[in-house]
Amino acid sequence: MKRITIYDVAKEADVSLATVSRVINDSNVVREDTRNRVQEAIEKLGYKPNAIAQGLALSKTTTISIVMSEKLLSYNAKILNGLMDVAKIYNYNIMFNTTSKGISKMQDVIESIIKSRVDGVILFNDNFTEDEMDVLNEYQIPMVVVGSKFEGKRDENVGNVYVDFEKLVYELVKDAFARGIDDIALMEDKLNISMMKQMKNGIEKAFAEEGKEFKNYLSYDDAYKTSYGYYQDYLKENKPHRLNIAFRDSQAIAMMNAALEAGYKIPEDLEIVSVLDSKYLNMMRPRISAYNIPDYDMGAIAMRLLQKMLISDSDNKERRDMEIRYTPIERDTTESAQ
Amino acid sequence: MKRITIYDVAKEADVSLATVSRVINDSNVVREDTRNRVQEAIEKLGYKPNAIAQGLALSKTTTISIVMSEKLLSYNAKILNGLMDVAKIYNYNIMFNTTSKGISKMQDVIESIIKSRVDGVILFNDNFTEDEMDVLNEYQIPMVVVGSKFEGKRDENVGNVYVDFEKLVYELVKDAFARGIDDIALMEDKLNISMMKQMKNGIEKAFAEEGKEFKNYLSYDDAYKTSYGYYQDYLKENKPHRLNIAFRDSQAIAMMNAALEAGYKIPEDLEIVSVLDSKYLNMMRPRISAYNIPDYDMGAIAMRLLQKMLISDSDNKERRDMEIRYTPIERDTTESAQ
DNA sequence: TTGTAGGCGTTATCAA
DNA sequence: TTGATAACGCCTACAA
Repeated sequence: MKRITIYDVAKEADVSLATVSRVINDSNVVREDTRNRVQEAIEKLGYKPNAIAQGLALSKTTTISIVMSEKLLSYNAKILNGLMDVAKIYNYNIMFNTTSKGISKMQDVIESIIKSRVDGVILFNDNFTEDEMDVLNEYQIPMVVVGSKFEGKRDENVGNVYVDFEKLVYELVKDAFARGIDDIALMEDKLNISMMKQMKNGIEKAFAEEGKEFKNYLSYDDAYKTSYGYYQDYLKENKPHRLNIAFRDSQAIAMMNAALEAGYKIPEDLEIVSVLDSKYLNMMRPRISAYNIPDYDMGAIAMRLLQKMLISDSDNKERRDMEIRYTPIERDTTESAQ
Repeated sequence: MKRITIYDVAKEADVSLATVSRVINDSNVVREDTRNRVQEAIEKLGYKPNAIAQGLALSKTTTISIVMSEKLLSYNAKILNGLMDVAKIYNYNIMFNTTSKGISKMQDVIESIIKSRVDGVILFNDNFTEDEMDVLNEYQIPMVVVGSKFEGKRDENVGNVYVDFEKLVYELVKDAFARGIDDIALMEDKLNISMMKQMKNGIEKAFAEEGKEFKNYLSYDDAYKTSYGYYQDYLKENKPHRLNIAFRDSQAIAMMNAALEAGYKIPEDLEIVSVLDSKYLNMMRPRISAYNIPDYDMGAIAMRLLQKMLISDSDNKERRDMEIRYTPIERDTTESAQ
């Protein structure tokens, strides 16, 4: 089946290809009747412009690349939804690049991004090092980092849409202090390195302000296949801390199950809060407290920001950093207002 | 910053662009020393071939499109992982197209797929109608439908990698019969229409073989925002059925919570099984039985199949249908061997 | 309002 | 082994 081109349409409508191109691109210098004639030809032949050729001619692909870690896919589904919906509005195509330990390092992803000449990039945090960022920066390709605060160096063509996890945890801990609780633990999450670091900073800052030192970072090695197994063992040798902070739902659930099975009462003996919320936390019994973070919006905002960066001819440097607010969701595993 | 092209490299290395093209494409008719010279020039200038131009010249983009429903994103994460990993191996770029009710109907997605001239398509089932399939077929673009059995008409350039949900449920029900149980209910899932239909068929077939009729399809309207709310209300007027089948984890969990809270015992009063497994089912107490379905493999196999279809010059028609096996996972919500 | 022709960055076919 | 040169399909001055 021969792919039909702009030439075929031109011949069919008995005009030049320039005219066809004009009607495709809504140039309004085309006379009504010839426009109609061309439209008919297009319909009749079922012609669809070749985006590749357009891309070449315009040096502009109208596609943006989204890169994120494979492991985090299911957690970032809502952000992705926000990104995709807005991308749809602006008619962007989406190239999807995942990074995973063995198979595709960030290096390969960058290579592929450059080669495909995407117009912009959405980068999930926790996916790259500063070096890699530098490489991307060299190519002057607009990007926005989404998820958490990006703290590396950056020039003007990188934006950031983020939740301030440091502040979130800082406030949570301060609040606990106010309630007379300072036996606080933070469980490690190996999938979200930079978030983890920020949260740790938040706690440490809160502790430091009280002249105390934060020591209960629950870090475990890979011998433990699950945080459940780890925390089960942990409880054999230790009593649980009063307030336990986890980043993701499954870790919070793991802690809860282990503690419950070890005979502890929640929230009387220990409180648990997951930073990230998920519908499953609400399905647990007791229901696990968390934070409401508008994931979908975060994605939508990120894509919108990128779009602005793409159209603005790099003159007006508006806000390229947008903080997303969070709100506590009190459920059954915490005792009072967070 | 001027994008550097093959011309720049040619000038730098003092050869013609044809030669540069040859070393890029590993054509082995290039003399060793000129090859080196070109390589150096490439390194020095940081040249990266423009995939768009290549695509135009070759009428081949080396990119495949993955289309799936936004809502199902988090559920399909593992399949996606399988797809992406294998795509990485073959150096395919991935265009990601999501469908969602209001914003992007399948129609738009098809439009975009055609325009971007992708080499192939991976289609998640439950995303399209037969008509839409026809449109895609017209363009002769190789695709594989992944997830469940595709039952529409199809020509030779569409493959199918699937789980036979009809058989799965058929066997499950037969097994229940063998255990003397025939009070069986199936809960509707509005996100997975075609899967639902297949499962219903499976049950009905099993019932028919016993000369019975299946009546307990738990279908609820949109007035209920959650299946939990629905089942809570359901239990106010009805006793639970003996064996309850749900498709996804959250529905199974919802049933369990509602039943437990209504004072029923599991699995003594009612059994629950979720067809799709998830880590959360194992975190529930009691742990909910399900089926192990090798999602990652299914994705990997699908992408591999598509790759085969892409390289085979449509002469050797190997197997284009591959059934993925499932295995029951007995946990605490069912009483005996399924 | 329409058509002509050059250019976008590669690959591939011929010659040399 | 290398170099011209014509595609690939479209866009856009510039002319007509």
